[in-house]
Amino acid sequence: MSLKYTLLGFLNYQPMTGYELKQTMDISTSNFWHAKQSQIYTTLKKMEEKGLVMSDIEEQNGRPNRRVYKVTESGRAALQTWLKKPVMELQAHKELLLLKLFFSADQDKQALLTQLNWQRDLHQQRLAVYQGETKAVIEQFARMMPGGEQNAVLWNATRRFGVMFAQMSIKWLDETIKKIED
Amino acid sequence: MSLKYTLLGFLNYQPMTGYELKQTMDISTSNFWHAKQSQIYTTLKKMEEKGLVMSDIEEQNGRPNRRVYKVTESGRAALQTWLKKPVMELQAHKELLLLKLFFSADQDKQALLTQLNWQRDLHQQRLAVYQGETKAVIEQFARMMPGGEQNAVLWNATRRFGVMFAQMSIKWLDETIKKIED
DNA sequence: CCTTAGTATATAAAAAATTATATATAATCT
DNA sequence: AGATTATATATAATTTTTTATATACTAAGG
Repeated sequence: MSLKYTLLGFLNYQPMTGYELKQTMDISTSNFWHAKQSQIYTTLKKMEEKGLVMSDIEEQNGRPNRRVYKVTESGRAALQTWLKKPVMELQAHKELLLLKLFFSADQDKQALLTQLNWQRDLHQQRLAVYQGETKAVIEQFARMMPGGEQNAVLWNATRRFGVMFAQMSIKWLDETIKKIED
Repeated sequence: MSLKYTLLGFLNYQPMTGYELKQTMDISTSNFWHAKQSQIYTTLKKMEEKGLVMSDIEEQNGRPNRRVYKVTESGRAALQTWLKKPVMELQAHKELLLLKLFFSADQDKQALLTQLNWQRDLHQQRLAVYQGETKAVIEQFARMMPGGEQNAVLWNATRRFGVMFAQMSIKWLDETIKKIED
């Protein structure tokens, strides 16, 4: 259950609403940790019950009120404990494309190739997004979540992983397309 | 919900028990699709209710009886429909290591490096497994799930993805370790 | 001016996945 | 000889995640 800690991690920088947490995840961790709006809301509620976070309601005119969450001392401690616990196993992954491929021996070759080319485009687009982001979004995010040099190194590393994964995927798709074509 | 189709895919080759399906997944799709024993059993049960599979009980002496599942015509049709539906989006991933790294600005540098090196070893070990497998396990699996040349190309592609992912991860870890060391 | 997208909130229901158990024999290790 | 691991089954409880809704204002586009 890592979403809990993700939320604690962000709230440790500054108090936020569920909505803001969703936006923040979408522009930062979504490549390696994502969640739906609804999951964030229900998780925050459970976290408040357990005393990891506290919320204050900010009255709004016209809009539904904002429920702003902040981390408690207990939450901060839980976050530290989690951060200190090393990851000792490889992460398991799910790759729908590979799963289908695995069972596609009798399928139409051309349909398969179209699909693989489509996936290649998607990875290419993602690469372009990484490049486009480099200035505007990153600096905006850095202002929202300050942390100095230390953070820059780690954040860049997670972005770099995204870039390398996309590049690797494109290379694999090119190889695979060629092999299927023969 | 792809586990359903994974099980149909395997049962399309030959009837099997939940236990055998788990073993088969572990030596074939586990790098891109995995499931726990319990999930396989409960999914099979639901699939039988929906008429996608049927089961016969084989009496055992001493052991609990074997419930052998086979795919029905309806199940075969569902599998084909699923296989024909192309994957149009990129797969979302979860990477616990990256998530922790992202929030680890204030953490002990040395502990972080130890963890990254540990992960490097795990990927290296997985690479070795891929190499070690090349003869014995693969041929055994090919006998269990026959399918000729067509299958060889696609199965090798999924294995190749595993190899390339491990290599990429090692490269990324080496880079990241170096950057953190400075 | 009307429609669509965006902001800002959520809740309910269903499905998927994990963790914890349970039983009982056979085989292997110490 | 005793303990552990593997084989061969599962079920129950819990947690996590997704899908489907719902409300209501604001801003922008056609």
